Amino acid sequence: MTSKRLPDVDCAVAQALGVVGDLWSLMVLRNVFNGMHTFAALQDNLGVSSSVLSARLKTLCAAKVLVRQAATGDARSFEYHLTECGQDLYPVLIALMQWGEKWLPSQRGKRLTLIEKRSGKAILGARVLAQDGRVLKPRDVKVLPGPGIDPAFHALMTRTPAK
Amino acid sequence: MTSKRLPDVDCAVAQALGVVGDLWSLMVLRNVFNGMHTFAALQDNLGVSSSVLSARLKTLCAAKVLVRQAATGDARSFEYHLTECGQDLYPVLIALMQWGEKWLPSQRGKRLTLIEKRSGKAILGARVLAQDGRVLKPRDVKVLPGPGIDPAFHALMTRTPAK
DNA sequence: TTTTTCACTTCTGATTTAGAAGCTAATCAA
DNA sequence: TTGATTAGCTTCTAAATCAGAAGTGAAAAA
Repeated sequence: MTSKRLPDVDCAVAQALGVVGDLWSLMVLRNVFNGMHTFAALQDNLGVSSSVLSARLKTLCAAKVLVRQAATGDARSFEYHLTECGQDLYPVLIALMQWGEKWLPSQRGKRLTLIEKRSGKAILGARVLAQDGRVLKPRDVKVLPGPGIDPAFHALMTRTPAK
Repeated sequence: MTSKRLPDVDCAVAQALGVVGDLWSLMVLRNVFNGMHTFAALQDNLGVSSSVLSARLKTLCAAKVLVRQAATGDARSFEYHLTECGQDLYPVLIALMQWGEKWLPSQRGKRLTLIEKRSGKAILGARVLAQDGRVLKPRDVKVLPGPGIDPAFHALMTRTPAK
């Protein structure tokens, strides 16, 4: 299990973090997005111990973020691929990557550039959008409780006077 | 320190995760985005121990994601607010929230709805955009190494034949 | 046939973490 | 002005976690 110390508040962010809110899980996913699909390649690149990598891959497969499939050609070998669910994490990773590139830059310069294959031009990055495609900022957006809201969480959200 | 076991590869994602790649850091940020600014409110809501909350707030302030400022009225009390750097994490949180809502839903129904204040309509969510505003998928985007790329990482990226 | 490779699993010592309790100073309530 | 309460920590200890080494079994290369 990735974490036992999850807050028991039933919150979408907490649930998501229960699966990917772990340093190695996201590093693994980043590399799978970048075309690394085997255990050996991931271990070499990440420098993580095999026990931890094995555990993370198991967790990610159990959460249906990755699928493990036999590699063609070598019967010992397996490949880890993103499911639809895993592919949906793409904005999370891109957002993290761009934030790290902007606020925690390397002294040597830009580490990575994300370009659109078709045009060869740099992409804009991850943004929060309105239905009509406008880019939204934190203060443009309000959070409304839905039917599945945890009552305890809702109480605390509304208790603190918005400042 | 949030973590000593960071992979020493100089990678934007790893650097970012060094700051926010921790369950509690992101939960704290989520709540600060939602208008919780004091130690007590955060602790009540998250159910985290004070030692952990204290350490996380310290880390987040050290990383300039949050600023700690004296609250008006009570000399004991402090308020934690997002810096520009912290506000830039908005797409990360929205992306995580929507992923959790979609793939790890509550049995009771939708927990949260994000609406645009101005129109009152639901927002689309976090997306990866091209310069001209088109929404991009993982396969539309290519990662190019820049001048700051870690040679070890670059070697491993190109070693594995892209599949 | 022997050796190497792949993808693990198990073990152990060392590190890291979380939660309980305690602390100090400011504020409230009488 | 005394006692209780609140805010924000810090310290301590027990528990969880991790890296690294060693080992496993099956497949592939030599």
